[in-house]
Amino acid sequence: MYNRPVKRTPDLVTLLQALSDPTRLRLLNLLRAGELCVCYLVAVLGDPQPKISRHLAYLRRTGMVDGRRDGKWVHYALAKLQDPALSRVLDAALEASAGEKQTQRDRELLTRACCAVRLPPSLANAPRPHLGR
Amino acid sequence: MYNRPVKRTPDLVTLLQALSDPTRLRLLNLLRAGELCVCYLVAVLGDPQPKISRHLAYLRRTGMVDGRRDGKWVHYALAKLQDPALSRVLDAALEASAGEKQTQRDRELLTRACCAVRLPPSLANAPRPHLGR
DNA sequence: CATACACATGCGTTCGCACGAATGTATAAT
DNA sequence: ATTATACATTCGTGCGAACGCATGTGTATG
Repeated sequence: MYNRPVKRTPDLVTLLQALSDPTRLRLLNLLRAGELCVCYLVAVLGDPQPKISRHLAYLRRTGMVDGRRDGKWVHYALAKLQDPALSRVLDAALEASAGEKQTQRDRELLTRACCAVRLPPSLANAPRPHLGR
Repeated sequence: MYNRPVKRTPDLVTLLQALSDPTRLRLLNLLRAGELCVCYLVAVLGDPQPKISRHLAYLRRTGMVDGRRDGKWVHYALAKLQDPALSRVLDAALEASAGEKQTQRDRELLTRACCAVRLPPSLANAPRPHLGR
């Protein structure tokens, strides 16, 4: 299912295509903070859940994220790219994205969501993410 | 005409979209060698001239290349991106592209075209490029 | 002015992508 | 077993992007 269906590692054009979508950039940047379950991504981006799921599936197919089932929840994390040249492209893109307002607001929202005493219903029972970075 | 029509500097997504096309990646990588006129780009890529021209126009609109008229010929060169973060993305992408076979063949072809004693008719009268790098 | 050359652009088509809406699937709770 | 929750996938649609082909524009040359 969310275990690598076909594509192990992306080529350059595939990687760049994957990166050239605002939603996917936002998702990847949030995942830089550490492993996150879908419900948090949905909550932070504020987009419909199927939209998020489709973009996560896209990123899975290109080998850029890994999914892990944990009971009802599925956690996503950045995958380590094999090719160091592609890794540098990804890092540069995410670093550039980190300078944008939208991205910063997302990070802010995520931090607040994780530390909040009272969570919104959609997150109330979800396992709290361990923000690594 | 080939003087910046609208867009001065690209944003991240625009830059990534511009990069996520094989033809444009090949063009940009050739331009890393220095300023080139369209006829050389057409000769090396082997694609129809309108196709090359439209991709060059695309890159112009996004502020990634500059065009300069010189008699009948038009020379293109990489533009310097204002935002250093975007510059790093571009560099990383072109560096990754430099590792690919297609790119290396292109560079080889360009070098040979520039040093050849007898040039094909399409290049016979064109000003020889000064390969900087 | 006519012609030739280098390059750009308009037009019509095709194709892939992102989306909303609906539906499917897996797990847990009752 | 039924229901709820969390997430995935399918379907149909609209929109933009890339292409081939034809034509237009700008520049030199006769």
